[in-house]
Amino acid sequence: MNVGRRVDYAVRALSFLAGQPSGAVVSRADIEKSQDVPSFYLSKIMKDLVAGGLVQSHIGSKGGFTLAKSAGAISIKDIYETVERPLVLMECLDQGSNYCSYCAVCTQKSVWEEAQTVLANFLAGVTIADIADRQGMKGRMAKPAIQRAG
Amino acid sequence: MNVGRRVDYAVRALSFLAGQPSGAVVSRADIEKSQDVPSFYLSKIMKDLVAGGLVQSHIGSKGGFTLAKSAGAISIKDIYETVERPLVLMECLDQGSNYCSYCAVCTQKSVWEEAQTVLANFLAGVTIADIADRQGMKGRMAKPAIQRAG
DNA sequence: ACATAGTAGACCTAACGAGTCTATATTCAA
DNA sequence: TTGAATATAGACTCGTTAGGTCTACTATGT
Repeated sequence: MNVGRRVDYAVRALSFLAGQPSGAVVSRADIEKSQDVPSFYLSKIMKDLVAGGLVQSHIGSKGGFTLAKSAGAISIKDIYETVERPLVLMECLDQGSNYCSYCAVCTQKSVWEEAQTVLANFLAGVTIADIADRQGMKGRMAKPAIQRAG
Repeated sequence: MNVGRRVDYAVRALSFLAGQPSGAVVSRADIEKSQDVPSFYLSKIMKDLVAGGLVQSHIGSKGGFTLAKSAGAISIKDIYETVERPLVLMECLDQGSNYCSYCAVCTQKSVWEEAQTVLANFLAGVTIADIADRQGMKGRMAKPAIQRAG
């Protein structure tokens, strides 16, 4: 029931990318340094992010990463599911009778189903843009209105 | 971000106890059998439930367990926190700078905080009574009209 | 050509979840 | 008083996962 470092790091990386000038390519190592992520660890996470279509990679010298879509189109739920797993609160919601033979008559299943929906809806409503905006504000001592390619 | 078997088993056990005639004492083995919980596994869970004040134990021959409070006063959140851990979505919400040195200026912290609140509120609003009622209804092939505390 | 990236994957370790079992203390009832 | 039945406490195993580290390989800009 808790969110691990992978998601934390992914959110940081994405927010950092969102805060770059439009078109700027940032390397793995730069993100790691600026966001205090252990060396090399981001390589696996970025791979997932690329595979999930949230980030675009640029191989080769002067390569690195950019966002593959606008920050406002990347929700926390997207990120979680991309770098971790589908947002499922209890396995039975995914695996049904494979997980528990009483699935058909289970009386708590719907509780978890609803809880999951509530959580997923919330997380789907928060985007990297929301987080990056706040980051910008804190960073520059609150100059509002950050523009970004969208 | 998912809920393990302990919570599942605890909910089953509690619902089962809630469905007993008032005052009936049920043994660990009986609960395990009726609820399809692996032998002996419940002993540790019930211990937590007793320690948490959700269940009352009766040692000795003809001993067993009864609910320590009314089913309507036992929420899913209570159960989760009793048999697993405090409901915390991200460690930084609990450990602050111990977990992440950027805690003070973190821009995603509040997102998890809100998500956690949303989830906790929902889970605090569902009780064993809600689940046991439905169980009874299913058992008795009864009427639609599911009630839930909201 | 070559330095500089990402890509893919191996590898390690500690912790955790799930499950099993046993020794002990306690209590009921014959 | 004795013995069976019960919770309690904790040891123990085993497989999986999270978190982290590193290296060989491939692609590419200059």
